Amino acid sequence: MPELPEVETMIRGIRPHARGAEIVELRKCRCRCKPNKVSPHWTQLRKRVTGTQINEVTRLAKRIVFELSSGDRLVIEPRMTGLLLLEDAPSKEHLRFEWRLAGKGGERSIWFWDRRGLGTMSLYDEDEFAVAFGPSKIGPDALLMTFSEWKAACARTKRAIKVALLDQKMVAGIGNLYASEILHISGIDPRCPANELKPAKLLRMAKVIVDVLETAIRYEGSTLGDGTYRNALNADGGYQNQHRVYARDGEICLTCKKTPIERIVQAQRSTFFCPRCQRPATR
DNA sequence: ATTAATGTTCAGAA
DNA sequence: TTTCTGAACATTAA
Repeated sequence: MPELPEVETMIRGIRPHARGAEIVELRKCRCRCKPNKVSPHWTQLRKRVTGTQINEVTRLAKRIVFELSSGDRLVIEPRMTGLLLLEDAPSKEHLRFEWRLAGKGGERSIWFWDRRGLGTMSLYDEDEFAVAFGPSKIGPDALLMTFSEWKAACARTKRAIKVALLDQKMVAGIGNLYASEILHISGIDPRCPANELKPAKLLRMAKVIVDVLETAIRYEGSTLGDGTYRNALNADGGYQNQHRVYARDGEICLTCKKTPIERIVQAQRSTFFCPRCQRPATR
């Protein structure tokens, strides 16, 4: 599910081993699944990547970026079930790619594991990268967004605030799980039109966004029931134990201790909220 | 045995 | 222009 905290956890785990290392080989693991989407074509991508150094590993919203010594950037999009790992893996059969690296500490591999196979890998030169992820394509990172950017973005749309939160052009990095958590802690009804939220609510929400995501990073992300998400060492995250509404429908709200959490569907995705604690627009 | 649901993104239609 | 729908894929629960 990698959302911002999970991807941040991945790059923190990978970085010390990848930074400064040379990509000796990039190979496809042999698994029976349909191959992940790669661009440009595999042979070309592999050729351009092999022999370069990884200067830095960074996070771009929910994507991982390898900044290469060639100036190219290799962008990995985990989508629903993708993971970067240093060792092990939840299962052998969904290993997709291996980078064999040579660094100061000797040889080491990084693996891309992806059960559903919706993840992608793309290589961009500097110009292509700037175009693909320019401001018209992706909004400010959720951890760096200013309040005025947030206020302006909300004023611009009448979509439900939950749906708007998932729009990566509004704010980049928040996904379905953290959207529900953020709205609960902010005390906002997920169905409320974004442009009807009063400035005080928006300010509160802007603070909660950063607070929830930073806290989740400290816990190394959320590992859900199916155990798909793991950190770089194939261990569980811990933030799932802090969830107040996500996947808790039918259970009593932890905040008011009275009302059961409800599940509704918005934009074909589940939203979880407490109808008592999360009220519409007011104030 | 079907069907619906699962963390994301994007093309194409309304 | 903005917003909505469905598809990409594999697996599990109902």
